[in-house]
Amino acid sequence: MRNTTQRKEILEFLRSKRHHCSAVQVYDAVRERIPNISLGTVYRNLGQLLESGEIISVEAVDKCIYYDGFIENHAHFVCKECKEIFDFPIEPEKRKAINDAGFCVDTERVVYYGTCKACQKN
Amino acid sequence: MRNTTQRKEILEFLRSKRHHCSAVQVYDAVRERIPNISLGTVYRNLGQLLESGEIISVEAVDKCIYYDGFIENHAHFVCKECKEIFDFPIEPEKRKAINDAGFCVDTERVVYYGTCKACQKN
DNA sequence: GTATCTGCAAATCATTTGCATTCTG
DNA sequence: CAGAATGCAAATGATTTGCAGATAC
Repeated sequence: MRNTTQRKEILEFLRSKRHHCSAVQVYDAVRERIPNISLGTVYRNLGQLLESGEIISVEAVDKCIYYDGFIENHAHFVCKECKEIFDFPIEPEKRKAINDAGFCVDTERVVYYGTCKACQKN
Repeated sequence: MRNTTQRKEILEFLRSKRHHCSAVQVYDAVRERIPNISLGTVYRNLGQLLESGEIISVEAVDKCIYYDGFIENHAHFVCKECKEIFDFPIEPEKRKAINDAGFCVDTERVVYYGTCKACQKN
């Protein structure tokens, strides 16, 4: 995997950003520094970064995938109203039961859906 | 929500099936009993059944959504090799921390990715 | 130098939607 | 009957891909 300008910018952006971003949001942000980067390149790099574990993804909240440069194992809470994604810790011991059953877990994703504090007021 | 033949067949199929199915798999199965059902109708009904909570979904395992008629709260384990989806129990107490933080959780999805027993042998 | 990556544009594919018609309550 | 659901076909929109030129190592 080559260390291209495009990949560096994409990774740096995702790591600097507190919130989870769609591919297009990444594209728009990175385009400010590499004006002629293409969306195809963004997708290809997101795919490689996912595979190498440098980023993670939150899948199909609305219709698209959200990418996250914060890769500590954590759960996501998605507000049904505003779609905002909040982070929460998860207990890694949960994997144990599955490993004991003979499966080999290498990643887990936990997503809670509900209503965040702000939206409960409306 | 009207109780149409199409909706009954779709729900019955998902409840009878042990495995999680894509919209097209549901379509193919239901088409054996309602030959001229359309894929649009399948999608519309899956959306309504999801909303009413009669089915649940496992999102974006490859590219599409999988639907599940078994709606007891459970975790999914997805094999990275064969993509098969296995069910596991989850502990509802996990929601407590999030509820304590002022969020209102009404659904949770837990997805583990890894390698199943069969694929570990290859 | 060469394999990998890029930009571009076209293709793919799951899902959604508009509309005229049919069916459920 | 009236509102909701259907079938069909076309539209949408996120993601992928083929290709020729550019770049990292």
